[in-house]
Amino acid sequence: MKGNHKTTIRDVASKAGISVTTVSLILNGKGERFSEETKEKVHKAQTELDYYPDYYARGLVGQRTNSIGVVIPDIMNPFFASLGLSVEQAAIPKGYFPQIFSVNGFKENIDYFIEQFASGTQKGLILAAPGASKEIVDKLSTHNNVPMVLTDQADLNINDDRVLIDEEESGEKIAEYILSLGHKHVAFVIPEMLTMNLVKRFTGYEKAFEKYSLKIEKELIFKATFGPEGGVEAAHKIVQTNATAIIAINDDVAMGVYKGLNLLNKRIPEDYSVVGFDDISLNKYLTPSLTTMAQPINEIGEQVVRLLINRIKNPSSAKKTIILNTKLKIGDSTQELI
Amino acid sequence: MKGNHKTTIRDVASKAGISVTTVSLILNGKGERFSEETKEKVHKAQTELDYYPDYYARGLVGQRTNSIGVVIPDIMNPFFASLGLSVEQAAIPKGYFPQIFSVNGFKENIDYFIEQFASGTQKGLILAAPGASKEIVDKLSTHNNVPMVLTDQADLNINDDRVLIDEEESGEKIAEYILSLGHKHVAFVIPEMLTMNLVKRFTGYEKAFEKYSLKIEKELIFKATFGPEGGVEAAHKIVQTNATAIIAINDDVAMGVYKGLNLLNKRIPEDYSVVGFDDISLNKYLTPSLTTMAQPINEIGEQVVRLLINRIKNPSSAKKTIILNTKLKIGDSTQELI
DNA sequence: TCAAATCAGTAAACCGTTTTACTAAGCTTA
DNA sequence: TAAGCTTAGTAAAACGGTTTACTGATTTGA
Repeated sequence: MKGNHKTTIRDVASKAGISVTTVSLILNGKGERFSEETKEKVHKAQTELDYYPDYYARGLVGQRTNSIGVVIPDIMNPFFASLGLSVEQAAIPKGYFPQIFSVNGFKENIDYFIEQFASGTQKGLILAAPGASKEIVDKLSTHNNVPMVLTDQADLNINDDRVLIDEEESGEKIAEYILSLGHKHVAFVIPEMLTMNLVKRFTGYEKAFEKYSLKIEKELIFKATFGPEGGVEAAHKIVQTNATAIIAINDDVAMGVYKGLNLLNKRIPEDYSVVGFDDISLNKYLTPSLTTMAQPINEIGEQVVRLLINRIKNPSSAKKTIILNTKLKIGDSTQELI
Repeated sequence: MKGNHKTTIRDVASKAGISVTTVSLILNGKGERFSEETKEKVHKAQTELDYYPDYYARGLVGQRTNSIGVVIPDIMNPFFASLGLSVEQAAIPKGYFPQIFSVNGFKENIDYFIEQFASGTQKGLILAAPGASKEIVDKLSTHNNVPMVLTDQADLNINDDRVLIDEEESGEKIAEYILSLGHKHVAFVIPEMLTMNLVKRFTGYEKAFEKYSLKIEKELIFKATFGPEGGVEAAHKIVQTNATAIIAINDDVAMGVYKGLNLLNKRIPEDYSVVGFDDISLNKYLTPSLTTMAQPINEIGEQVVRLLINRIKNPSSAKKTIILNTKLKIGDSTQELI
């Protein structure tokens, strides 16, 4: 590139002594019909000039970028970071490049995403941000027709492609496990605001209690901020109750519970049995290892991508909901009540 | 949007009974000169048609998108996730939107990034991926003139804007702290391949040992994969040596060391003093709290963004290197050798 | 009072690709 | 040998904005 002039396809064409059309065709692998000699000339000119087609020009005319957006609520939450990674692993081999948008509580972010998506940047959208989703979904589905797949939410009204886990059953199973160990006074650490999927999960917890002819004790429900700091806080309150087990809404929170109990010189599982949800990879590095309900995160990534690509290629096909199985993973953080 | 026709600026213009130029100017906030009435008409037409300017068209002509790329090596590493967040927090208020690209060991990713950046998608680039950087930097700086800021690397040959910490001094200080506690046999957990910044850090370690007239013992250097799994592995080997302290290359690895020692029923700090590097936020939730060298992550984010914006606005200004201070953070994972 | 300046608005060029529809030359084939 | 088909390549029209340079009407100023 000489001076300030950006290298364009025209430069390549003139350097190769050939028309712009031909260059474009060859560079896009649609030039079977051209002679080997011509192709050679084009490729040579391209490398010599180090030419890269302009992203915007190409997007403008071709209407086909290969980037898909992944909206997650918080990049610091290992579950979502890991979901982002699993989407990446599923999408790249199929020729799509995920772009991760972390909302992180930024109002500006949501506006920006909407603008991006509405203005056609992404070929498709994966929404894993339960909070922000409604706004985005409303805005986008009414006007633009961006292909979308939802995950980690359970609002049944939404008629869209979705990859979910059975929240209720999962909640039930893990609570049941705790109860099967003989615990009767179980503390819960849940966020201030329950998103739809969490409401279901909670219903599951309740069902388990019913099975054991028990009731969840209102005064053992602790609302705390999502994330480990909430767990620490909650632990301080829990030790003042008669609880013997703690169900944290996710592993991230459970990690905070660990810390809180440690600070207060309580032992896990001797003093308190603790369970989480998600099975984030960090789990492996906790001591004692955490009993949790494992989400099939890689499979979620795969299915989400599969659904999205299908929707992109086949816009009018029927919407699908895929429910994946969770799995109880028993660690050393739980023990029978003595 | 009726039928399949995408709503364009021309639709808005004709609906408002006004020229395209006027609409564009007004929508871009450059329409002071127009009457309130006209502005009103434009905005009304815009909302009624739910018009969003096409991202590509705009990018093509304006050459000014407001998105900046942030390349990190691994989204699952809390330090980099957190760096991404801090960049976001610094950039958004200034009207820039960071897009995080996690390399995650994907060769395809690097190619894709280069293509993206070379084709002008991003207005600027923040490179925090020591490994991938060289390739990207080489490719981009020779040909395209993408404004770039580097961080988390210390290759002095690169003539670019950089935000660094003094790796050598930081390494020296933390090693010195360990030695000041009386430890003489210190194990190191470092990655297989040392990037430039880590080489410097290691030099710092050595300097501290020299001060104490000691030498780093070769057989106490353990090479392991980056990330917690490496820490676990290393711990298993370390317990078979006479080491009494462990210096992990970062907190992520230190977390693995914790787990490994726990598995082997070793106590921290009674049996082993352990230190890390970075001060990731997860640290707060480890027990015992980790002694580490804190990187000023928020400040790094701020400075990186400041430098980048300056470079974008002022392309020919002199390149700057900013060195930020780290801080020794003493936790409960270290104690005097008895 | 008339030239100059301001005002409100617009036509048209341009950004760098892709793609459609065309052409001219050479080759079949009957 | 002429009509038709390939072959190898191209000209020009999009795509949907932004921006420059212009215009005609009104106001100002001396």
